[in-house]
Amino acid sequence: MPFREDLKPYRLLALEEEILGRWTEEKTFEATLERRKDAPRWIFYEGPPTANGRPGVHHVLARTVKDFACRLKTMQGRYVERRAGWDTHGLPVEIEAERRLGLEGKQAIEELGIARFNEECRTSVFRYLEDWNALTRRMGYWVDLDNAYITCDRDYVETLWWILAQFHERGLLFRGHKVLPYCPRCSTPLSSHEVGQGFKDVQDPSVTARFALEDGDGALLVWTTTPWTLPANVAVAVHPLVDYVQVEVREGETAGELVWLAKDRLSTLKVAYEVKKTVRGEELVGKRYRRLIDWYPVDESAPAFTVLPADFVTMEDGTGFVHMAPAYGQDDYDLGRRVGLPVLHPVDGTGCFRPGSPVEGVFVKDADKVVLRILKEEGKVWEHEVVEHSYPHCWRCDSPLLYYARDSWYLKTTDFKTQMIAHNESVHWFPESVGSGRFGQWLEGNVDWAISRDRYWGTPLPIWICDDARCATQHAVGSMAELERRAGKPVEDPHRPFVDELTWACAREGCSGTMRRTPEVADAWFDSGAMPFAQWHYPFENKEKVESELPCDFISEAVDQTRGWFYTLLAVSTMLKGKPAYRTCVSLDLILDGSGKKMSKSRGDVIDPFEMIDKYGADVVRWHLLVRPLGTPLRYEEHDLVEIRNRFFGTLLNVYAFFATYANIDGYTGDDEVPLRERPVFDRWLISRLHGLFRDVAKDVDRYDTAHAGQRIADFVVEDLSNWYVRRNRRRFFRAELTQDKRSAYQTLHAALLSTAQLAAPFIPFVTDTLYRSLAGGLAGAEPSVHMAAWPQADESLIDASLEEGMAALRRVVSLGHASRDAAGVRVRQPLARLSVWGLDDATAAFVAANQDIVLDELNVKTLDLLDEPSADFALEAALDKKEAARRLGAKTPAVAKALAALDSRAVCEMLVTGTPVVDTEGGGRIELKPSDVRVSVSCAKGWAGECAGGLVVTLYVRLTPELELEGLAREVLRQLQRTRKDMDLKVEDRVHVRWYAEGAAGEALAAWSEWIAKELLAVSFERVDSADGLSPVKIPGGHVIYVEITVS
RNA sequence: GGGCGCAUAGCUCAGUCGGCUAGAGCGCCGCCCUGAUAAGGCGGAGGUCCGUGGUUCGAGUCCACGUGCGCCCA
Repeated sequence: MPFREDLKPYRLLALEEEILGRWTEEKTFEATLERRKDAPRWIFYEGPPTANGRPGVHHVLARTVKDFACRLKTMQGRYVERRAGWDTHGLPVEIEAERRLGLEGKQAIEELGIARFNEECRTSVFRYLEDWNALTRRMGYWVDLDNAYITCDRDYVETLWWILAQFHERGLLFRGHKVLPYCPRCSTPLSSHEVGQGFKDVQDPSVTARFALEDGDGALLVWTTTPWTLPANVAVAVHPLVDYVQVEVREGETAGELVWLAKDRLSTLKVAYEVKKTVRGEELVGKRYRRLIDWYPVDESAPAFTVLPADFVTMEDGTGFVHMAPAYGQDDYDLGRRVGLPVLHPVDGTGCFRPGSPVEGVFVKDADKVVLRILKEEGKVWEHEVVEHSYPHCWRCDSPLLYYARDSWYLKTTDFKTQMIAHNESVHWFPESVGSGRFGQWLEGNVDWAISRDRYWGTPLPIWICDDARCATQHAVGSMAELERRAGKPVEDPHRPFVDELTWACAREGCSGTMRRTPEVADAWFDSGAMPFAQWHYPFENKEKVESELPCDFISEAVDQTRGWFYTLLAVSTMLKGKPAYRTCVSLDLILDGSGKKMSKSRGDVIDPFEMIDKYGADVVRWHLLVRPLGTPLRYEEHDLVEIRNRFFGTLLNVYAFFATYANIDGYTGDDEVPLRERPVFDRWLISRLHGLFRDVAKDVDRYDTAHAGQRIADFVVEDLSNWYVRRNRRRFFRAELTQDKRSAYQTLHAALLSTAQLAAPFIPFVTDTLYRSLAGGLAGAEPSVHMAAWPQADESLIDASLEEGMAALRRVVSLGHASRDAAGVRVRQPLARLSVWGLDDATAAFVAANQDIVLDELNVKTLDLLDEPSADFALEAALDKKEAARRLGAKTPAVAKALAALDSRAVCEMLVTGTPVVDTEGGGRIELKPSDVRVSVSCAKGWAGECAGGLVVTLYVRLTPELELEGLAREVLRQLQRTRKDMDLKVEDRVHVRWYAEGAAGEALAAWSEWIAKELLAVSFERVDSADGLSPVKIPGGHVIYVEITVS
């Protein structure tokens, strides 16, 4: 079966479409699973995206990484079940539905009806499902889309209910308060995302009030920019570790008054004073003060109205005493919860004060003035001014937002903090810093998870509460069946408003209340965090499967999921099962635009992944995303894709095309077997490099270091395989007969291409499968697809370090030879007589000597001299290579460097020859160095050109003889004739007849080298004629012209 | 305001345990090679390694402070 000859770089896109068709037709994905069905499992969790927007490149990144890992593990012999998932609930979905329905705010939603609204959510959440599916398929992400889990499905919701009921039973799900930004006009809390859009600079009153201490020892000065919150004050906070002072006023109306403030804030006092006492903040803790404003009743027993310690107190502004109103600030609220402060909340849902006070019915922002006026009248204001600061406003209606404590359900995650931290330490994070840094630090500051949302489209909290306030019995429903039994009705839809209508009589003795559902829905992060369980309808089904598969082996998402999915997965599994949820987490950084900014629709710099894939192909896009540090942000530049395509994909396919062309001419099939030890050294070298590659890439991918792994593969293909092996061995393929040497070459190149395809298959599944199918197609034991094959494993016995060292030295010689030619200005086509090399150690010298043909041919020289002794044709200078030496030399380094630089050439050579360089330093005595400590540069005698590096000196004798000049001209002629052949579009194997005519040196060269030229041209006849009549002129560089006629044989 | 991270050539980035000739690829310029190549080879121009201070014989690297940027959170 001949090898395909249509795998060309410019056909990449067509080839991808073709192999996609094959995968569908042959059900290749299913086949790879089937092949591994009895293998040990490798568990992968898919983080569910929301399909209510078009997918972007960042989604391609996450999907590429997941696909890479799953394909790799499959090839490495594991069974990797891959179930897709869709996230369906949550505020973003609701906002999109509001927009589509033209609604503004919750009131409008409720007027329309929750049923209609949720119906819109349910349909619009899959609005772009087709795009997602198309992208997934086109980019080659193998995942089971047909059987995807969907977070709003009845079974999924049932598991969520079961989990919540478990938590409720264990006392881990409870009602509390949460301080939220709230728009009083729209009567709704805003998400942090919405708040972020509406910051404005505004002027607000700031007031410093006197809080008189009950013990009569002066007053605390307390500063606030929200005077309206003062009626809700229940405590004052100090920083326990900073100094506070009591000062006596020395001037003005209040002379003699005692006030307290932080020592660091003394500079803000505008009156003359005398410091009376200095104490640490902690010494003030517990002191009681008189209520500033007592308009609303509250439990006044301690710790209310006392001084409390708090770390969040700063010395940036204010007085160092912070007024605590737990209803209106998160810090205040959290502190209050810890120490048991009452929550005083005298404001109603429209932002107006409740009855029973001088500010009754007044909107809070307007109450600032009233509160100030009354405090002034009562002599409680120390100072009053206006400050400008940035304050959040509602993005819809521009009202200033208020921070309100609202009823909220919590999961008691703080009880599991230690356990979550321990679990986190068991996770392999890539990059490591995310786990120990961002995530670890954040877990340390864990607060209870506020899990409820006052919204509509979400998993309804399955908590029913007795509506008789005296009873208020709570009951959590753990299954659909239970709900149906209690309510006596079928559960048609586990969403609002249907479940809201299901009620039953309170079962408590003597209570005549009705059990009604609490109106909130769950945070959508809970939905996805519970996916290990809910995706399999645990525990109603798949009980053992779910338990045995937890924790999974691998997850990967963008780093913005740290506090999202990465956290909720961990929290749910820790609370429910006492286990972590994942063993490995690959956290991906963002994709930025070319100027390093986050892509934004408004700037119009959003990259469309479909466009990129249509233009460059999915493999190129995947390689670009994968072969770079995953944990750093990517600046997306299109020209990077061009480079990848040209350099890596172009080279790989062209090496293949070269192989296929000649293999097909020779009828080589790939099942030949020349034993490795009988193959030429070049072949053994390539095989050694190949296995070294397997070994190194395996180490990289174990750490999910796709950057280094991919770089190694590309370097192998471009440098070792193409630029060295194929370039230097081309002629072996050109020979007419199929000798053992030629068979070795085919076999070696075939093996390298085939296993490179296998190695790279998880990265670039399309082109590698195409290559594999062509290369392996005729072999016994071949798989139908590369993705069913095994991932290559290194055979250490085939790695020959000394052979690789020898070849590396040889390549250094060649490189220095090229540099020497360049320095002398002699083109490579001009043969030269001699190349001298000095400075190789015995082993590499022997290798180079044995393989001198490679050097001679590559550099087009006649003889190679490997010198034992330095020649008089070059001179050396020495310098210290500090990198190695300095660690041993320490402070002597500069003196040694100076001494070394002063050595003459003879001394340098001697030093290198003896192998133990010794220098006399000023003041430092004789110092012994290693050969590798010394760096040498070279200058050459006349007639020679040379370069040196790494202790190696290469010199080239550049004087020409007439014979050499004639040969150079002959090569020039051949080159032009080969070009003519190519211009005629002849096939490489076509035989030709040549008639030629030339005068002068060109004629001489042609005549002298005619046999060789004829052979190279595949000329079956090569006839000199007497005139140029009927022949075409061909220009030869150097001013010559020859005349030829080439005809196909 | 807090946490994490980043800052090196025109661009994208390496730079390990501290070692003054600071690298690679792309782009640019010159030369060379080419019957697999959308390639390749040799060289050149291009650097206040963000700033300041410190540790050290020696700092792109370690420490401190500052500046700018990104992300997350408040």
